Amino acid sequence: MAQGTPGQTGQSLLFLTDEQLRKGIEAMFFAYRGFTADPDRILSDQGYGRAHHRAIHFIHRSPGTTVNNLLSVLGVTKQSLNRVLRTLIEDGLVASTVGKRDKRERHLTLTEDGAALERSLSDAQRDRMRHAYRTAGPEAVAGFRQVLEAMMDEEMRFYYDALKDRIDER
Amino acid sequence: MAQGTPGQTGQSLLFLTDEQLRKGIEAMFFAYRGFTADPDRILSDQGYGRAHHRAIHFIHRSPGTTVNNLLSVLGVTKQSLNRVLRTLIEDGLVASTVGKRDKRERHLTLTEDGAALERSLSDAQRDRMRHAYRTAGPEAVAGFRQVLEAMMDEEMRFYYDALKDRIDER
DNA sequence: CTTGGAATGTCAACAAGGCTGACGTATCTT
DNA sequence: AAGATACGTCAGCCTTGTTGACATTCCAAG
Repeated sequence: MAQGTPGQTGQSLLFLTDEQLRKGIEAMFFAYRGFTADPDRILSDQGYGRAHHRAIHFIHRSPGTTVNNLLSVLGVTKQSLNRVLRTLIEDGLVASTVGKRDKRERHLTLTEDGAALERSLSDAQRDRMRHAYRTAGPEAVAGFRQVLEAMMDEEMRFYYDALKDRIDER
Repeated sequence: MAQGTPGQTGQSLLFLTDEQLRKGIEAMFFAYRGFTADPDRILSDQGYGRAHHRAIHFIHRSPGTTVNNLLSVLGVTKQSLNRVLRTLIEDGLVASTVGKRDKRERHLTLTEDGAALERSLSDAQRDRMRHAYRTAGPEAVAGFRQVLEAMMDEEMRFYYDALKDRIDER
């Protein structure tokens, strides 16, 4: 496994075999499946899907966010998002309020019920993440985050870094 | 960042805040998007989708695998897989040969053309993975893999560990 | 003030790719 | 001969992505 010129310390593993890379690729594939499995199960019981989960997650993260903001973060078309949003609003999980400053905008927040669903979803997902973190150990966690961050598109790292895009003056 | 009772070395970071976990969750979300972006682009030009990519990947990994094997690895129904497989066979990217020992089975392999497409897809994906690995460094890579492996379902780790399920006696 | 363009959000229709259910056929296995 | 297994296919449904068309609102130039 250890090979290549032993000179450069940090560089010695720049020798990445296709096999190592393939293993990383498959790790992503299988892990992502596990990652989404629990929320998927919870949601399918209620007639929702992964798209609803994503919307709920990011509305929870940034209460009062606008549809356009959400669009950028999720990377889908507004029509696609709208369908999901409409059912969430109809079902009373999300509240949409017309912007005070700019009446074209809609500000999105979770209702009580929406927050409750969000909690059950993120509890499940956090449990799995916590389990993985504890199994792998703290140093592994740091590496995990570093690699994932390096794997994102630049554009997405922007949203990833921006913890909140809350808008306080409606 | 360093906190908790300093006694237990490996245990000191068992204190995982919801914020840390949420950050990990979003890292998975955004990174997976980047991870699939390049192949998606290549494929959409040719009228294929992510489902085709997955089939091609695992046929390449395990040449001669059977339909049933593929079904288990991919975790979809045979009707769903069949739709994808049919177009790949019609387009001459995948070859399906009747099993020698068991004539009910079909053994799947990539044709020349299929292998060429596979190469262009995995080149793109490996480039991104390589970039992430190099940016993050060798220690981060080990951690990355450890966390992902701990995040999989048991059942999936079985397929992940099984490098090949090649069947040599057709 | 008005008017035209830009931003925002909604409605309609279509496609990909999941799913279930039902069946047919060939081929083991007992 | 009978039942189980592997594979393919038809039909129909759902979620979630897409494009196109359109209504509303805002803002800035005339």
